[in-house]
Amino acid sequence: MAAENPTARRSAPPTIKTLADITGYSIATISKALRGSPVVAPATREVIFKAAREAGYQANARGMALRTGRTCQAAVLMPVTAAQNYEWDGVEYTQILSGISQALDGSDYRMSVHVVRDAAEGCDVARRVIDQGLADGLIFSGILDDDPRIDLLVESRFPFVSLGRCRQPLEYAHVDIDNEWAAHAATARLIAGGHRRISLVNPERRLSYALDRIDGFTRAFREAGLPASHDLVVEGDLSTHFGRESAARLLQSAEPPTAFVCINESTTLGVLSALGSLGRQVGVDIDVIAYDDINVSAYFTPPITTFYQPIEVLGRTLGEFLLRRMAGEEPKELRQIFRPKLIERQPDSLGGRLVG
Amino acid sequence: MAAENPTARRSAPPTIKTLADITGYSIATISKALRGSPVVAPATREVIFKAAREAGYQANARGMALRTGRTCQAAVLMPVTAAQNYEWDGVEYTQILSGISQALDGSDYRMSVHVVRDAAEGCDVARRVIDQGLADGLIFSGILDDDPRIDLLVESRFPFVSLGRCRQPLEYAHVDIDNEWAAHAATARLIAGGHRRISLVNPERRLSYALDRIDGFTRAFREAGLPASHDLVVEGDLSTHFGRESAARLLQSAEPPTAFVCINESTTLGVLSALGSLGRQVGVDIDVIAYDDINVSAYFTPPITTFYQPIEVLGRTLGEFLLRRMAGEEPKELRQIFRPKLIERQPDSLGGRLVG
DNA sequence: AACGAAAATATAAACGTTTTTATCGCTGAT
DNA sequence: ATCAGCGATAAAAACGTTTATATTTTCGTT
Repeated sequence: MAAENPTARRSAPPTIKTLADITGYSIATISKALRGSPVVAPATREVIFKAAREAGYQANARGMALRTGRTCQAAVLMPVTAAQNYEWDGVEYTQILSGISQALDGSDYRMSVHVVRDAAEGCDVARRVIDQGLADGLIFSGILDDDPRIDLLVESRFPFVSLGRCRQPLEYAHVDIDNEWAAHAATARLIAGGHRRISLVNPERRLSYALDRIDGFTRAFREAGLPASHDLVVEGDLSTHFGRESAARLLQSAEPPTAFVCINESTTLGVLSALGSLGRQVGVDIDVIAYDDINVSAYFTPPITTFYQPIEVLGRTLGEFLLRRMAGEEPKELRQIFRPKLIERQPDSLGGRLVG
Repeated sequence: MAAENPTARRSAPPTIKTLADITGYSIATISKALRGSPVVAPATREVIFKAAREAGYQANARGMALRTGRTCQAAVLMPVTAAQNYEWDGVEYTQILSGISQALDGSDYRMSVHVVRDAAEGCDVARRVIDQGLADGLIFSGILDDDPRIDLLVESRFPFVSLGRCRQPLEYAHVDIDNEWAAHAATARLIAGGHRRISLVNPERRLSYALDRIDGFTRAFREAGLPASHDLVVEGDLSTHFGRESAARLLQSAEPPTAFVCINESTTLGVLSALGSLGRQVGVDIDVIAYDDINVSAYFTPPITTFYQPIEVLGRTLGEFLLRRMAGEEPKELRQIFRPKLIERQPDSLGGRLVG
């Protein structure tokens, strides 16, 4: 659509020098005017803006970047698991990127995505981003209990926002889900429904939020005055495969769980698959509560109860926070913990059906 | 880990000028040596490389970009659907990005991701990438039957690779799945199994591969000497919701399908959900063959037959092709059509069970 | 020994900005 | 009348490269 003036459109794109020639002002004045510097006379500014519009001027990012050191890039570290099994992991990252991108939309920042395969690589990339000035800010996730990236970035005063938080008392911008709360709520709901043997399908323990979830899980039992079924906590990568294997193993053990709390939909699908293979039916012989990444649990058969947090919102918040952080705002202000919404799709109560 | 020499590490990063001072050569010689120009004497090159290593020199991308116009960025257009319903769409893009990134890994190209919400925006972004020189190459997908982006990019001779192809006889680099073949194979398998009323759950018709799939679907019926069940072709966004609604509607119609061919796992999940709600069982009253994005159909209950193509491989090929294209290779060489692998998990035969 | 070609290196300009410093013209106070 | 002060603009330098052109060195020929 919107075709430009079709004549002479094949020449080099206009620079501030072009505008200088057109208007008769010097390039310094042009630059100042365009940047909104107060020293240039309002009338002059008018003229220059008009010329810029008419010439279709777009500031050359490279020239700016060279002079100022600003890249107008926001880097995002996107985790992917080792590639041998092409699975469902990381599926939610599309939504995160989409959210970040939405937040960045009005600004003149662009998003560059760096795929990282493990924590060490994440650290390397972060360092490179800082040292080489590849970006003006950084977003990353998969926070470890004691995450070296956070130390590194806090120390070098580089603007960043993390999805998730470490347990160190450091000041940094972050967005997170209230995992302790969610795990507690799910577990408490199942306990209230009569369950005593509850399995927690959890990520690896070095991840900070894995610990949060165990805390919530434990607290629910403690508050009910019951011993927590810690032997039913399984930890691993969050693949569908892991969910299935874990569930299958537990269900065939001597003291099997009567309910599962799953950390994401990938593992949930695996757990449901195991249940299916063993002929168990959700809502009949067993209950499952999931945390819902991408609004898909509603379509499982049967639909299951989930804690739902639209993940794009997290992404958008990450982006907004990063913009504000890059604009100089203090990290203290830039924290938000989301509580996912409970969506009840099953009674999740043991009832009388499975006693003993 | 790998800490640098801890002293004096807080000064400005070394530039070619630093190296010039150290070695005594001029910056021009330094530059040529580092770029591998044959005009510098081998001994000199040695010395300069050594100095560069010791100083921890890293070329400043901004300086290079300004001078050469090369950005060392590969832009990727990532489609996201309108955000009102946070659904499973686009889930496979994580894998594509991962694949592209893998391919780019050795090179000094980085990946910048631009989220686009529809075809028009995709076109705008593409134009901006070209005009503003935001990247040296472009990857995009969601190819329309007559895609303006392809015309634009071919005309401006900008290096790009598309995931999917349009039906115009243009010369451009692309990677695609053999959708005609896959749709044909799935349909033929069901026909061979005795099905006559087969539903094709398809994307919107303006997408090029939607037409390919209809072609394959039609061909299977034609080859069997049967009338194609065109009335059972449904078209829409590929959300889970769409899959469910379509299946529910068709199943309750006067002449319902006995089998579904689904275009991706998102819609498949929706179809299965509808079947579950209506009390139908896959492999018993109905058959479903899917195209498997992310290796998840194995976990459905029951597992269903799919055509599987590891999507990361597509991404890797896209990245490799783009590198070669940016290196000047002709688009003619850079085409690859993948045939997904059939994974049989059900007999998919109507048998005698539903006749009439 | 002198010359010219070839090889190796240096100089300088350029890419498009921003920013520091300089210039100019004006006003108003001395 | 002179000049400090100020507002507006211009000039020039700088960011870190690459590259076209120039210069120096080397070496083989005559």
